[in-house]
Amino acid sequence: MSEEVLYELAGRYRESLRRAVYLMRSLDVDDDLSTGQVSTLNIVAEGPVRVSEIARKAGVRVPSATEQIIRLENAGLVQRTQDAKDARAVLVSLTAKGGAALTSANHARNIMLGDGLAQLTQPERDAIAGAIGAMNKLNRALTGSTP
Amino acid sequence: MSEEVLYELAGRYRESLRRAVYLMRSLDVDDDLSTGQVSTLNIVAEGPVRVSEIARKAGVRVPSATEQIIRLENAGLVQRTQDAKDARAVLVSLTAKGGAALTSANHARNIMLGDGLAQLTQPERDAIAGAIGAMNKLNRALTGSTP
DNA sequence: ACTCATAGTTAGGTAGCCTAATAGTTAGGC
DNA sequence: GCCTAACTATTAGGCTACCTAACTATGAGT
Repeated sequence: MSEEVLYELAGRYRESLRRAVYLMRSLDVDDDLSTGQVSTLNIVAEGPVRVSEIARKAGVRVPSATEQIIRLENAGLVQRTQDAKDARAVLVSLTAKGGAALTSANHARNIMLGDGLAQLTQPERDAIAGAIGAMNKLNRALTGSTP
Repeated sequence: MSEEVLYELAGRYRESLRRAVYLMRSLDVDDDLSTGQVSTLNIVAEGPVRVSEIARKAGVRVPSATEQIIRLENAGLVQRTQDAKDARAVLVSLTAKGGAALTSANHARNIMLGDGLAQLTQPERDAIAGAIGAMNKLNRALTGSTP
C-alpha cells in the first residue's frame, strides 16, 4: 500500500471525523446528560469499575474521570464504594436511577441517529455498517500507541 | 428498513464514533495547535470567510468562532479584514504563517493516522474508504436539523 | 426616514480536560 | 517484619472551548 494513498485516505477520513464530532454534539438531547456523561455511564454500566479503568476506557486522565464521577454521583446516577480487596480502589457502579437515565439517553440518541440513517440508501448504510469493525480496529491500533 | 435494525446500527456506529473522537484528540501533535484550531484553520483555508460562516461550518455559535479567531489572530495565523461590500462583515483569511502551520499540522496528523491505517488489511481500508461518503451524507442529514 | 434584521464583539458563566501535589494502601526486597 | 517504591484516588489550580444575553454598528425594506 503506497504511502500517498494512505495519506490521502487519512486526510479524507480525518475530515469526515471532524464533522462527526459536530454530529455527536448535535445528538445531545434535552436530558441533562452530555455526550461525555453518557459515555461514562456506558462504561460504568458494564459492571462495577475502578476510577482508573473508567479513565483508561474513556481516554482521559484519572482526575478527569474522578470529576465526571463526582458529577454523576451528585446527580444520583452512580455510586462509589470501596473495593473490599484493595482499600486504595474505588468501585463505581450505576444506581437504579442511573440505569434508567442511561437507557433513556441511549434510546434518545440512537433514535436520532437512526432517523439520519433512515435517510441514507441501503448501500450507504451497508457501507457504514461494514466500516465499523475496521474503525474500531483502527481506534485500537492508534489509541494503544498514545494512551 | 426495519427500525430495530436502524436502531442497532445507530448504537454501534455511535460507540465507534465516540472512540474515534478520542482518537482525533490523541492525534494532537506537538505543534501548539489543538484539534479545534486545526479545524478552524482548515475552514479558513478555503478562502476568506465570514465569522458567521466559520461558526456555521464548525457547528458552533458565532461568539465561539470569534473567540477562536481572536486566538488564532494573536498567534499570527489568520487576519481579519472588513468586507468591502458589507461593513458589518469581517472576512477572515490565512496568513502565510497560518498556511504553513496548517500544512504542517495536517501533515503530521495525516502521517499519524496513515500509520494506523497501514496496520489494517486492505479490505478494512476499503471499508473505511467506502463509508466516508455515507458518513458525510449522514453528517449533513443530521447537522442540518440542529444548527 | 424609521424600523427591523443581520454581523460581530463583549461579558459572564459552565463543562471538561490537564498537570502537580497529596493521602492512603499495597507489594517487594532484604 | 519493615521500609521503600509503586499504585489509587482525590484535591487544587489553570486552561480551552463552548454557551447565552446584551450591546454596537450597519444594511435593507417599506
